[in-house]
Amino acid sequence: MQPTVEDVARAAGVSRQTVSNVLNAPERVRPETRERVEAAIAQLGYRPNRVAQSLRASSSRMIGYRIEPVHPFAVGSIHDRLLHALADAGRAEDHHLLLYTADDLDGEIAGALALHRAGAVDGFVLYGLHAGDPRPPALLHHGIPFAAFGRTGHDEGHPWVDVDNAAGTAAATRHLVEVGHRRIAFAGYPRGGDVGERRAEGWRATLEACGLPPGPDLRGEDSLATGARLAAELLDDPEPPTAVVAATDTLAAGLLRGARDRGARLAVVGFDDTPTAAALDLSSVRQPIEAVGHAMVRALLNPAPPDGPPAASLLPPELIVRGSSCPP
Amino acid sequence: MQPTVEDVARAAGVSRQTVSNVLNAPERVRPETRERVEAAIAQLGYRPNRVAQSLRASSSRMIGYRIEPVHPFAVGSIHDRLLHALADAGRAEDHHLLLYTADDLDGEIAGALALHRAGAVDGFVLYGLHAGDPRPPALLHHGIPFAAFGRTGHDEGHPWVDVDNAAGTAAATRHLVEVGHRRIAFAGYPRGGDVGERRAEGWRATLEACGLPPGPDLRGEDSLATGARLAAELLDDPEPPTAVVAATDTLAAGLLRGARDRGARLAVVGFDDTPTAAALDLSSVRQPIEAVGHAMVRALLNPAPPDGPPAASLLPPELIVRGSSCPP
DNA sequence: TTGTACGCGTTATCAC
DNA sequence: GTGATAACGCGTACAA
Repeated sequence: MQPTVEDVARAAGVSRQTVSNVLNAPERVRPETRERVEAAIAQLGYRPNRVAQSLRASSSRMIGYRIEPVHPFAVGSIHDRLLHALADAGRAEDHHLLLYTADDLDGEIAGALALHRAGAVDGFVLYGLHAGDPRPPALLHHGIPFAAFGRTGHDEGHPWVDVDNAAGTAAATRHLVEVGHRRIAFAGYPRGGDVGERRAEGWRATLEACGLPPGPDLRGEDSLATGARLAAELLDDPEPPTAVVAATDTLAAGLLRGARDRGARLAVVGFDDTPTAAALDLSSVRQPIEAVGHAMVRALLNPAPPDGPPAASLLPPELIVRGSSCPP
Repeated sequence: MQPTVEDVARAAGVSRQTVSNVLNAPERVRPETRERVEAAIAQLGYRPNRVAQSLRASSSRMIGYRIEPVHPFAVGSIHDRLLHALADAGRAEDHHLLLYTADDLDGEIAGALALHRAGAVDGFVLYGLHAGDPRPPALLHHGIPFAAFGRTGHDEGHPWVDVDNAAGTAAATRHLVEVGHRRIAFAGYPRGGDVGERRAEGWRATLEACGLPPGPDLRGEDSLATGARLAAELLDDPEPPTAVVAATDTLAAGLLRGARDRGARLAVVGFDDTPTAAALDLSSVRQPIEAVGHAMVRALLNPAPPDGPPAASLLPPELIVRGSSCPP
């Protein structure tokens, strides 16, 4: 059994509450008494019981997070980076991450509701928001605090953090133009997803701003095979592009492979700067995931005043230049 | 504020304890009373407060886990699979995963001690045990329950789960022999690590059992670049091997690339069956990580009787055959 | 400055 | 079968 305040009090020859005061209001205790108590604490290895503290404060100091199953085709993911960043961000404010699983978004909502009702968590961090996402309205309706990564398009009611996707592909496109490319294509997700469209938009707008005609705008599912197929498609053109901006590192890796299979040169820039990008010497747009995690935890634990708007930040990504984006 | 037992009791016109009995010992309550209480519970959306339950039971129903920073060079990892498996395994026994961070193994031990002293977790799951690992003796010394993935060589005192690494490379080697290869090399971690040596041992023993001479046994750090370099080294041989057993998918991917760069054919089998393997059509040895996670949680939550040995299981991996291990 | 009393929400024990 | 009482460990208003 762990020692309690009572044990410490007995060992130090003071009352239970004096020990509590030493911990929570040290200035109220005479220095010599404090030292005696602190010695007893150290000697017994006493730590306040978090569960009792939680019950007393009706705050669990836990942040809930649903962990998704691993996506079997994505060659690299930022998910593990985010998880570490969240756990690390909580440390400074003495909060911990509580993981739970669910089969889908409705299960995630049901699980969040149950955990919150049971007092197991103070709030949640939501990953991968998208247009039409059912989670924000559901949690808002039940009055459950949360912070989100991504946006739905109706994000006024809760704190959120997002990365400026368009700025990322814009930087990639600008970089390719600067090293001399003039025909620059785009390879992305199927049309409709908001993240994908924003990445396409950054590419398109930058070409326009540079006075260059947009190259082909190809789409497909996020896999290596698709990337390779798109590369073949691009190179079949009588006047093929010399560079491609890809919406993910997975597609970018596929494009590199497709081009190499044809013995052709093709400059490629990926997105997410996964370990795969580093391994393949692939230039890539890096999301500031550590900052995202810290910003979400901060927004969740230090909510805005009731009359002000919730915290919201749009963070800039950073282009990591490697060998795959060389001049034509 | 969430409803409490008291609220339910008032709504159902019974005492607080009758409500508790309905939840924890239903057979003691007259059916009609029970129904009335259950209706009140449903109507109020009552859920027992986990924190109060924890305090009462002195069990937090939490499992602690230290999440490591992402290794920047490994192209695929089984870590995210394990995390999901652990969270999922806890669900069945109404336990949740509590994540924390630490800078190194000593920090992990200190954090575990603090969390356990504070009553925040009931026990821990340890990842990546190796010979000389300081964590098992430290936790045993403090009487902190834990289950481990991997072995140190002195594993009698605590529950552990491991994957039979030698059986994995043995299956890979046997498969390559069966499809017709006779000169089969090995590419692995630098000598010394126990996991790496077991994987090498499975390869060596199988060749011996088949009456074949062992091919070159090459080692290097776990990166794509190393794999490519080792491929070049192998193919420089006047009588080069036609196949390689690799200790990781990352090395295997590098070997494939190295061979392709030389325009040579080289059959390769990797280890871990990461998404990278699927993407590259790479045969690979798959660890049963989901089973590992479930076995660890089971062992942790249902400890062996004090007089019996702790639970221990050595799980078999499975060879996933794809295109990279075709006949010579 | 120190000690006393109470409540956070739950459940086990024990009378009735 | 049901209801009062106590206890888990802590923090805090209040009194001394």
